[in-house]
Amino acid sequence: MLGVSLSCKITNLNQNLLGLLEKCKSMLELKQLHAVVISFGLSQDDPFISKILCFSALSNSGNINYSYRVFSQLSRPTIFNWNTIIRGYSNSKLPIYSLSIFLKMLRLGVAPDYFTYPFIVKASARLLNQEIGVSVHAHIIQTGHESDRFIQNSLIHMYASCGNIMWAQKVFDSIQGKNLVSWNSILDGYAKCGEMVMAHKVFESMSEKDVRSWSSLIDGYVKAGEYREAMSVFEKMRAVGPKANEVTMVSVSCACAHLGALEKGKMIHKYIVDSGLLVTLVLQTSLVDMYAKCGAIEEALLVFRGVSKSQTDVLIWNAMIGGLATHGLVEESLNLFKEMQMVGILPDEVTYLCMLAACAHGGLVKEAWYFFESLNKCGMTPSIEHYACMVDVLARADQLTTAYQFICRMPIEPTASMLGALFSGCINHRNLALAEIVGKKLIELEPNHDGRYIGLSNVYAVDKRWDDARSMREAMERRGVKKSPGFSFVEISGVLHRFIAHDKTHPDSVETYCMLNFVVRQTKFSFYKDNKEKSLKDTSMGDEFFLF
DNA sequence: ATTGATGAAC
Repeated sequence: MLGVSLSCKITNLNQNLLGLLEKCKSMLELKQLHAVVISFGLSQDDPFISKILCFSALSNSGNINYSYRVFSQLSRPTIFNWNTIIRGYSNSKLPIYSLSIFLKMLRLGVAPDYFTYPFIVKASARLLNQEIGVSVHAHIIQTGHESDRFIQNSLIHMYASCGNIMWAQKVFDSIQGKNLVSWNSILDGYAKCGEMVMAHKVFESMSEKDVRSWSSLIDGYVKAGEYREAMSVFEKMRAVGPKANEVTMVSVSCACAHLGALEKGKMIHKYIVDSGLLVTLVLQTSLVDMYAKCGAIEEALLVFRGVSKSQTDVLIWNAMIGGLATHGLVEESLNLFKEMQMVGILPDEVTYLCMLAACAHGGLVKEAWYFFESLNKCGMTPSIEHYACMVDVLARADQLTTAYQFICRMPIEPTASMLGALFSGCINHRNLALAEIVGKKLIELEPNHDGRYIGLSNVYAVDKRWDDARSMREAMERRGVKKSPGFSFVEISGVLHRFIAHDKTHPDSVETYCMLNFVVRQTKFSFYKDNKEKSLKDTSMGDEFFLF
């Protein structure tokens, strides 16, 4: 009698535990349930452990390392358990672990099944390591799994991710009975590799298209820098395609950001809200960036402040901090950096780059050194961009010799853009001797860059070295370097207007120049007021620029 | 239980 009721209770307990595990939301809850499982002395190989493994390996709020610790306690893990852990790591930050666990599995003589392979192919894709991918592919052929459509589709993605679109196409061609995923994978592959003509061709030849097909095409155009094309595909999608999702909108808002199309961007934002799309952190980040790049820093802040702090990550902070920095809102940018650390988000290399950019705008040399050293202290290696930013800070602050020495002491070769920053510094601060050294080096580095010749020629002109000035322009002509016009874009009421320097073809050209002259005069006026120690003659050098 | 997509700086 007692035995019956006990076993009855245990059955109930089992049922309840399973139910609770199904509903589990966080690692905290999971650990509590795990503790119950252990304290009741339930068998290791029971269904609870599998559930615990699944949640901690696969859930968004899971913890793959916890999962692995549980897994490693199992005396006889099932193929399902192996697959769970391999799948978990393939989605993690360390997909290489999928492969080491896979190898361990092989060593122990456990045979992988057709569920295992898509996960390890995905892991190789995420590692962007074709060599590993090829070995995995070879193993798939050896074990006779090469006609599995799931595996083939993941192989297309793997080869395309590694930049080998030819092999991706080969796998695609070999598939008997291609499905939508196969088509989307090859389409996305071409888009990823920047082959938009092919991507478009694939897209057109598809009999069935879903939101991913459209999104891949749009994103491909965005990644290829063809933002207008991306926008027009999106318009077409709205007219004749499926409903866009949050992934589509990330690409579309990115296109708006690069076009500086604020009105369109606002419409996109409205569309997102109106259509009740899931507003993910990724989407919020791209909206912050879009508003910042379109000059609407207040709107960017509004989106940013709408995200609850506990939901944020380093990317959205970087987008906001970087946006403030490029708007010259240096103080705000520094404050946000402090706030970010108070919230407990660790800055990364990009954060420091944003901070250095802020310092460059604010002329904050001391702070820049502080950030540059923090970067090293936190165990990060400064990249070429960090060095370039530092040079920019020093050059703008008239610490030209320090900047020059900084470049000489760098452990890496200076880039042309870095020397370019120093060069502009030399010109702006009238260090003509250093300008000449740097300018010559720049022409050596980039013999086809028109601006370098013109810049150096202008330097000589200021120094009244007319012969040298002329010889620069002659050298430029001799080498067939063409002066390429720079474009400016202005968006008014959703219409994009393009301008070239000295352009008089626009219908509102007269009014535009009128306004421009007014702005230039105002700027100069306030500049002279701030720089009384500098002579008017000196600062008028800007006028001589680009008259060439 | 499986495959295909998205965000930050230059």
